[in-house]
Amino acid sequence: MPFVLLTDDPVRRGALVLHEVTDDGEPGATVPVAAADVPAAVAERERAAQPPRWVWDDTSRRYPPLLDAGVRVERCHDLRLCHAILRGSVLSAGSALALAPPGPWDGLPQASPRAPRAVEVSLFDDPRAHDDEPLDVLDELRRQLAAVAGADEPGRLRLLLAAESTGALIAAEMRHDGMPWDVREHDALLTRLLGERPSGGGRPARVEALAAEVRGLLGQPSLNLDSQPDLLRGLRSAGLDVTSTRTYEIRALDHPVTAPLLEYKKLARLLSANGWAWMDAWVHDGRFRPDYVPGGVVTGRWATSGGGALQLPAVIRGAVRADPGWRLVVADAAQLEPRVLAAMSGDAAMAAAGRQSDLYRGIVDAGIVETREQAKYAMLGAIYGATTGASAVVMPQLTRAYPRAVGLVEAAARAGERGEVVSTWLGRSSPRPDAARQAELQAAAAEGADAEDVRVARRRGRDWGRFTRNFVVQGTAAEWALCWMAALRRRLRAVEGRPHLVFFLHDEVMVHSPADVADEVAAAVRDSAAEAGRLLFGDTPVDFALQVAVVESYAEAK
DNA sequence: GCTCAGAGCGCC
DNA sequence: AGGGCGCTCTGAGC
Repeated sequence: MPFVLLTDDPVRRGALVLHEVTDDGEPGATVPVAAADVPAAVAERERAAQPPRWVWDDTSRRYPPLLDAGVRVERCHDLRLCHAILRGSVLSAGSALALAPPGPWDGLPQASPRAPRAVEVSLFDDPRAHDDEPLDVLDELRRQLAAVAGADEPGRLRLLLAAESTGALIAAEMRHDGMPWDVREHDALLTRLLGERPSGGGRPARVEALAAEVRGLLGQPSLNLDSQPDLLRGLRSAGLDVTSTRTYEIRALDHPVTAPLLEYKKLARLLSANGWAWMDAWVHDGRFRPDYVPGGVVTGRWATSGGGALQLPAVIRGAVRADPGWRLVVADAAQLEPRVLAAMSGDAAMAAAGRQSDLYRGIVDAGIVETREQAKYAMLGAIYGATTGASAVVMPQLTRAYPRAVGLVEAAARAGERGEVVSTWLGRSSPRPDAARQAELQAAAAEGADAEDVRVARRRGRDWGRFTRNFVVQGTAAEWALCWMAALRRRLRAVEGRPHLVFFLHDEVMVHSPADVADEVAAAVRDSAAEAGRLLFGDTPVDFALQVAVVESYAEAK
């Protein structure tokens, strides 16, 4: 599959160049294109029997203008994202790319997001071109191809880079299409919970009434409940024994102020985080368009920047509504991280527990623990590194039943405690501990040092071990999810009526689909999950079970 | 006026 | 509990 590079024209400012490159990185024809003609040129090549893999510096800058022009591409190679993976991966550690000193491709942030409905400027205009040297795209592609070819397991890295790049395409497409959002429903919901939207600057009646009630019960009529220091002082001067204003401390109080204060905190948060101001800022023309940041988390999970799309509180999900005649196909992977752990460790017993749709139930049925709650806490403890409480109590049983799975995360934790790097299934590696932490990790292992210092250092070492323990599972789960979504995107192209992805949340996807093909979409979602399992793990006995719902409102799912 | 960190809480 | 995040608010410091 040939590459076509899309780069800025080094001579003509504002123009671009399409540059054909063979699979081996050998340069071919170079075609200059005026910026306005780029979408047509791209679309023409996409119509070929074998569309190219587009290579560009940054999908978040190159792809939105194409989408605005109605052009979609099948595949790409995002040099910025792939560079970050290859720089860090232990699989490509010996490559020239990894060994080079930091260069212009290191530490590149995603292109700055556009405000929703902002005036369009030319996004082909590279801001860096005006001060720094333009990025050498062909040179970087060849370094990356060489790093993959010379890697220990090139197949894993190839899959990871393809999945990461497709994720970048999907992120841009989801922002372009937007999540269907019913502002009338949202407004009704806010009004019901908070009171009428105030016309001026004030706050809705119900929130103000609760604040007044709390102030009255504390006997402090001018207390500012939104100031944590003030609230803490206010509670203490009313004779309440709290050390913070956290919900769980307030809930434990036996005082009439507890109920209204908890309600106030809940509603005040809803108002500030997802109230009318949020709606005005982020929802336009019936669509919520957050800025997704693929690869924004060290483990490979996505982040968001603005809009808070990954933290949509359950209470406002009723505002996510399909268009008339359309449906939302909402699917989430059931107990994804335990299943991923079973697959990557080759733990057949744990895979067997996951044969049914509820893996935790499977652990109970296998007689390992007595209740589903115990099974869940034990699994979370294994993956997150719990050391105390109910989780730690049932860990020994889990370790006996699933030695390979538990052994894998334990090994990752020990490696982290020694300051070593760990990697996901496809080869995304954990960050190296910084110098200060590295020193601590060494101090923890030192003999004859001051006992207190060693104790502190060991505790910090265990903290890092919990991070690396979780990294391998969370990061591999993120890889599975990317492959799932990429497979789904490809299958959706074959369905009539243009069903399209509108939301992704770590282990959950949402497709906006014409009602008459929603069942077909649901089948595609399931087939894609199975495909993702095969892509990563080959012939694994692990089932990647899904919960799939076809609904009109997000609130109906789950 | 701006930036920054911490607290707190939303999500997985 | 325990891992990973982002957002809003406040208050401190410049």
